[in-house]
Amino acid sequence: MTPQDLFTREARNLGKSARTKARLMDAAVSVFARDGFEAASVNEITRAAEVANGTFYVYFKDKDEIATAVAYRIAHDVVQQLDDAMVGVSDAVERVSCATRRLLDLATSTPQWGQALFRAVWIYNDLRDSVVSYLRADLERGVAQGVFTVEIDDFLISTFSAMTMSTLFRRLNGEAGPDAGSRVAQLQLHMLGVAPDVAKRVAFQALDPITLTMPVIPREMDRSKKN
Amino acid sequence: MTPQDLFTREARNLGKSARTKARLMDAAVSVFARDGFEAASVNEITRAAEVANGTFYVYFKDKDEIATAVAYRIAHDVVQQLDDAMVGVSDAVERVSCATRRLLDLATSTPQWGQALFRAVWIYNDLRDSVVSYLRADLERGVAQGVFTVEIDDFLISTFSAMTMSTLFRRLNGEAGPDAGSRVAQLQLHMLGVAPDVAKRVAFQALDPITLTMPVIPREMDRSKKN
DNA sequence: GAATTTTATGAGACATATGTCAATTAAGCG
DNA sequence: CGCTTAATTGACATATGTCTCATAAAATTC
Repeated sequence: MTPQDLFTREARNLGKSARTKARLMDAAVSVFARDGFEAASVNEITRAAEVANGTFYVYFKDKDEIATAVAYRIAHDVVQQLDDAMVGVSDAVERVSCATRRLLDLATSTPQWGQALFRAVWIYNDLRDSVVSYLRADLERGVAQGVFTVEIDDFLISTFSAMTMSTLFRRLNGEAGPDAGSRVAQLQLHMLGVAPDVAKRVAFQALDPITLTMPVIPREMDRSKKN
Repeated sequence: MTPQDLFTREARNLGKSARTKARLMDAAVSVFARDGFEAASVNEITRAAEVANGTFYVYFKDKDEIATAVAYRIAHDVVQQLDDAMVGVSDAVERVSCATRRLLDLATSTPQWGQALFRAVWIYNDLRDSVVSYLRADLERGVAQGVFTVEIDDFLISTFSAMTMSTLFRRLNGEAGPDAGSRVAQLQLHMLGVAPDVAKRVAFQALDPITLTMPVIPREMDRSKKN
């Protein structure tokens, strides 16, 4: 188990079947990241998870089912982390900038999850909606505060998200450096009608290095005979 | 042959092998559009082209080869059409807005080609570069004219393109209406630092309904015994 | 520690894709 | 038309993938 196997880590102290399921999900994440969703096969996933082919079908009906399970879990966790990182930020301009930058930091720090998230939002529309759910509120707050001068609707939100997602894509492919988050945030603020000097200041201001601990804490204490 | 089979139309008066190759390319375009590139199979393409499986391998080594051939031809034709539609536009703000809007009109008017173009620019980096080659020049011209206030570099160009491409995607999926081109152009101009009133005026001004004739004119006159 | 329940296995039936090639058909030409 | 060359065909060898199921192994219970 590598440190990136977050599902396995989380299920460490759970029953055997939960652990096997978690192994399969971690394996699926890395195979999807490596081969792409379409090209990935159940065989590859079971190979990576070091279980027999038949074991897969005990836990999932088919590739789609595991993909959905993985995608929703990742999206859920990312939204959670993002929420946590944003408590205490009240200014709309800062919130919008912060959300973009945090999302990119988070997804880049665990590239396989970033990949999975990226692919998932293309495929599952409702999932994309849930990831950007916070966004609409922040944008509307900005309009109310008079700092954003554009109309907030689905088109704007989609375009805004596309900017973030394309940056994530380039970041994961090494086509953009660590300042990509700030740069795209700055452009987004321009787009929303924020004055250039304010946009620059906010997008590039230092961000508390909040510990973005993806690994989830196990549910039970470690008082079994195991380990 | 449907009107969308543009390669076949172009090859109408060419030799038999050119026509068969064209049929395969048109078939590939529609199968890629319907099933996606990964899921598409050579069998499906030959079925759609109404030729035997073996015929495919006379003309192309494998699926990648036909995909590349199709992608480059489409990109080439689209760039050509775009160039033609832009002669006489000299103002940088107008050129940038016009390019986005024309590209969207063009790709939406031939959805299968739009799909193919969309997929192709994700996969083939050099192709994407060629499609946006004109863009850099126009952006730099705008900076020289003092109307764009951002630094022009690869990151900006990628982000700009992502906005156009995501709009194309939504347009092809019916998630955005006919004004999507103008709306995204407006947002792009905001992003570049153009004043809101100017951005709105330019992005929404009427565009000459230039006949964007995708079908290419046949090379020879139709004086063979055929037809 | 024997019985029972849970979990895991991998061989195999079936499906579909790729790429080759000898044989067949169509086209071009004097 | 008959001959030659170009184009097309589809069966086949090979590979890979999906999903099931009877059986084995492991865990749990009593």
